[in-house]
Order: sequence, then structure tokens, then C-alpha cells
Amino acid sequence: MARQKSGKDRITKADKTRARLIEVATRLFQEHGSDEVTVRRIAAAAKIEAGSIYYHFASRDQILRAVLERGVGNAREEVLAAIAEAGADSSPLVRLRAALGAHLKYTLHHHFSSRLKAIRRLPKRLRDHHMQQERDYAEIFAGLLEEAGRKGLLQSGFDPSVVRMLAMGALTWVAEWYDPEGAMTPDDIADELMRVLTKGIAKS
Amino acid sequence: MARQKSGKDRITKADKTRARLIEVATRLFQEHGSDEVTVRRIAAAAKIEAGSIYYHFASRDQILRAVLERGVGNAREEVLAAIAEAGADSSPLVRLRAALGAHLKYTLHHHFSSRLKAIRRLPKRLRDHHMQQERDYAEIFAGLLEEAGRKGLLQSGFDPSVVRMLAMGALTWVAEWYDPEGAMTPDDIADELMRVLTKGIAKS
DNA sequence: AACAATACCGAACAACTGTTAGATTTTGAC
DNA sequence: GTCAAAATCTAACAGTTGTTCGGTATTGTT
Repeated sequence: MARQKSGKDRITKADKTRARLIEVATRLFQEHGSDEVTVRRIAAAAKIEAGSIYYHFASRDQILRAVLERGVGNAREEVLAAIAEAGADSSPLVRLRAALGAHLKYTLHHHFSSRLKAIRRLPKRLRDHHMQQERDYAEIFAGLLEEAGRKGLLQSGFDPSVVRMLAMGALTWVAEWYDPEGAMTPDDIADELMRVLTKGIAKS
Repeated sequence: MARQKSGKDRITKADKTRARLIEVATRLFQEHGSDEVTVRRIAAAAKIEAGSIYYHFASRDQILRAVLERGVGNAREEVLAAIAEAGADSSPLVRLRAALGAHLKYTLHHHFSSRLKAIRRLPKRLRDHHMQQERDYAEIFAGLLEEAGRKGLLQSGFDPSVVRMLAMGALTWVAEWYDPEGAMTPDDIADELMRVLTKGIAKS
């Protein structure tokens, strides 16, 4: 049984409350804009008083930081899991499809895009750390593209990093128009993107 | 000499200040996040007192509305101009390239994406109108794709509306990673997108 | 020059924000 | 049960927000 926290051994009550705070803050962050999430709203949703939050976090920014950190971390895990599931011996393009699909699912399910966008508006000191985390995340996709290139699966004459950013941008923006009750599933969309990405849409 | 305003005939002083307010509000909207744009900041930038704003606008939301309206309108104009410049007899794909390029340039130059994003957070009554405007805007690109399909320039078996949204999403997201001092120009990026979009990146 | 409509000022408002600090309760070890 | 530590409450703070309103300056018309 793995223990939490580094210093102490037990799972204190504070640990639980802290976790609950991050949880509800994440939910509020998803449902409303990042700006409408006030400490008082977070406190109310966590059934606690506003002032008590400062026993767990030094400032509001620290809460945002924790939320973002957990977000990028979880997305990364799910994407890596999807890649692993596709098998290390599968084609890099198959794994890329799996990775993009996992990324899209996470984005849609957790309204993650709004969180990514919020990064730009963070105080500079918090921003740098998350930009780095984001770069690491993007590196997963870049790696797959690169591998595909090395194995001679790709055409030449295009900029892989630009293609990667265009593709991830396309998926990130899906959250803005996706209709959960529509006909398309996240996997359908990922398939469509992968199809365009590999074969294009023009004839001959 | 064309007159402004519907009711009266003259260009009053109020018309000028109103225009100036929208102008500076737009600029502030670009430079900072949409949230940090307070009525007092807008007023200060327009060299006016905060209270005086309410002689021209009923509320802060109305200012946002005016800014957004002008934004979508201008983007639409520039995209249509780019299409016209390509020539009505040119290939739909050439015109699509021109349209995407114009869209990207406008997005980057006016930080238009943050404005698009802001739409989602508007009060419902204001939002509907702009969502409609946005749909009309997207229709331009959908039309070009459709025309290309009719002329037999495209493969079959893909969903044009999904492809359009993916492509526009990719461009919209460019604002999040674009480096003005980098090597790539907006036209380079538009070319790259168009290349992927038509030919894909996979071999054979 | 006089007058009324127009445009703006300036101070106040209530509501909200993040944050602090002392009092109070809850918890867990003995 | 006792008692200190941990966790939460309560009330207030200083600042900012959007907005209102009575007064004042500016404007254009006669």
C-alpha cells in the first residue's frame, strides 16, 4: 500500500481536504471560465470556509498550479498508456493514432483545453514550469513522428514540428465545437484527423 | 460622403468617442487577457473618466459585444478579400489556401483567437448572436471545400465539415505557439497546413 | 450672447476579490 | 479523560470591480 506525502507516513486529514480542494477546483475550472473560479466558490464546493483554504494553499495561484499539474500529468499518463497498449512493435503511425485519440478523449472529457489556455495568463513564475511540462508532453507526439520518419514511412519536405503543432491544435480546438450528443465519437474524429494527416484530401 | 448612425444625420462627438472606446478596448483586449480589461482601464486608455463610459454603453458587456462584432466582421472582410484576389476562376483549393492564410494572419495580428474563446464565456443572450456570426464565417471555408468536392478535386469518404473544423482549429491554435521572431512566417504555416491537408504526410 | 441639448466629470455605492490572524473546534496519542 | 497539535472557523482588512447619479462643462443653434 503506497503512502502519500513525502515527509510523514500517515494520510492526514489535511491530505484528504487538500485533495478534495484540488478535485472541486478542477471541476469548477472545467465548468466555468478560469476567472469565475474564486477561492470562495472553491471553498463552498469543498464544504469548507474560504479562510480555511489558506491552511492548505499559500495563495490562489498555488491551487491553479496544483490543478494544472495534475491535469498535464494525467493526460500524459493516459497518452502513454494508449501508446503502450498499441504495442511497441506496432507502426509509429498506429501508435500516433492511439496517442492522438487518447489526447482528444482526455481533452474532451476533462475540458482540458481551457486549462491549457489558462496557462498563458498565469503569473510568469508559475507559467514557465507549466510551459516546460507542456513541451515534454508535446515531445511524446514529436517522438512518434520522428520515428515514423526514420523508418521511411513519411514523405520528405515538411516540417515535423509544425505538423505536430498543427495536429495537436486541431484536436485541442475540437473541444470548442464538439457535440457530445452528435453522431461522431472522439475516436471517429481521431480517425478523420489521422486520415487527413496521412493521406490528405486531394485527389491523385 | 456617407453618414454614420441611422437616426441622426451628423457625426456627433459621441460617435467619435464611442468609436475610440471600441478601438482602445480592442487593443486592450488583444494585449492582455479579456479579464484584465476593466472599464476603468478602457476609460483611461481613451482619456476619459470611467463613469463617462456609461453615456455610450449600457454595460461592460455591450463594449465586449461591439468589440467582438467588429472583430468577426473585419476577419470576414479580409478573408473574402483574399479569396477575391485569388480570382473567382482559380482552383477552389487555391482560394482555400488564400482564405486560410488570411484567417491565420488576422488571427495572429489581432490575437483574434482569444476573442473567439471569450465568446463562450459571454452571457447567453450575447453569445447566441456571435455564435451565429461565427458559423457564417466558417461557412466561407465550408463553401470552398464543397466546391472543390463538386469539381472532383477531392477524395471521397471524408467528412468535409469535420475537416474544415480541424483545419480551422489547427490555425486558431497557432496563436498559442507562434513566435513572431521565429523563422516561419504566417504564409509558411498556411502553406504547410495546405500541404498536409491536400497531400498528407505518409508515403505512397 | 443666450439657451438647451449634449457630453463628460467625480464621487460615491454595493458587491466582490484574495488574504490574514486570532479564536475555536476536531483529532489522535498517551 | 487529558492535552497539545492539527484543522477549521470567523470576522475583518484593503483593494478592485461594474455601475449610478447629480452636477458641470462643452457644444451647436438661434
